[in-house]
Amino acid sequence: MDSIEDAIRIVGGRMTKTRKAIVEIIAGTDCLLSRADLVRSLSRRGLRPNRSTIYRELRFLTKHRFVGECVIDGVVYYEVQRDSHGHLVCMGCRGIRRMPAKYFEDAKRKIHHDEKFHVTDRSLNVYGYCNKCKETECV
Amino acid sequence: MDSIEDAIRIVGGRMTKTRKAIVEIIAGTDCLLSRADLVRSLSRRGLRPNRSTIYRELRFLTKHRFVGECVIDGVVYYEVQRDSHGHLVCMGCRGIRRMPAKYFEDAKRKIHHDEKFHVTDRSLNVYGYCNKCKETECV
DNA sequence: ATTATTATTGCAACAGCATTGCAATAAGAG
DNA sequence: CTCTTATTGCAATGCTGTTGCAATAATAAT
Repeated sequence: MDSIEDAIRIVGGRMTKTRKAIVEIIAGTDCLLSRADLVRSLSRRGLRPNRSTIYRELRFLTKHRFVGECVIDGVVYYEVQRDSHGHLVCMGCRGIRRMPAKYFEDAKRKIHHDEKFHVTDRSLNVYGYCNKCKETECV
Repeated sequence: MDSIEDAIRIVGGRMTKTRKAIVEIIAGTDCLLSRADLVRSLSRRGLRPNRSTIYRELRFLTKHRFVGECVIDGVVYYEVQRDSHGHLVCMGCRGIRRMPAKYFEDAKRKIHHDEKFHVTDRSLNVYGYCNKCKETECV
């Protein structure tokens, strides 16, 4: 977390209260955060920055690759890029889990061979039902 | 195509000139069609319906599952659901190809086993570079 | 510590896209 | 041909994200 602050200063950014809080919030969770989630978290800390500030801030952080963004069902989520991973999106409870990219290695190889297409790990999101929802939903 | 018209009548829909054309256009191509693509095609046929008509029409067709929709990079595309398939999205030329779902059978099985998550074929879109773009882009 | 520089903020205005209510129109049943 | 109502166009509205500008605040320079 400290290194992120250093990195931000290196690119000429200043550590404002809002930015510090946003970085802490995003880096401090394993979940994906939507803009709404973030605003809620900030609010809980007593911070209620202007809408444009939020947008500008998130653009700043993604532009410099301090956080990654990921669009699922039209909603933009933010997270720190730790490793190469995708997401499991449950169509029942709408929950989102991280998923190691390893599951797709074979598929990537086959697609590369058969389709002459080189798959990257970008937006590796798959939909389905988690164990809990599988019982209730008619799959 | 005739069966779609029948099916539309069964749910109480009427075959207007615009609806007929939209169904023909979407069913008559193998490509994914964005709303803009559709409007262009309609225009070429001399049809220039109001914006709200387009939106209502596409909502009608998707609601009744006559066409499927698929969001890629924020753009909504429409297509007839023929078989279970995903899409290969080239980050170089932005081209989109259909891809059989079979490539993911093993991954789905493994995820089901390891993560207790039942993956469906919904939005099975993967990003990468097609053969042509792989040469020019630095992957 | 004080001052100077400039990144950041809030505000208000704006733009683009999608939706809605309503009256007019037209498809299809009888 | 008439009647019912699905569909349409229009104008107004809402929602989301962006931009210009003056005020503010973080940091560097003194």
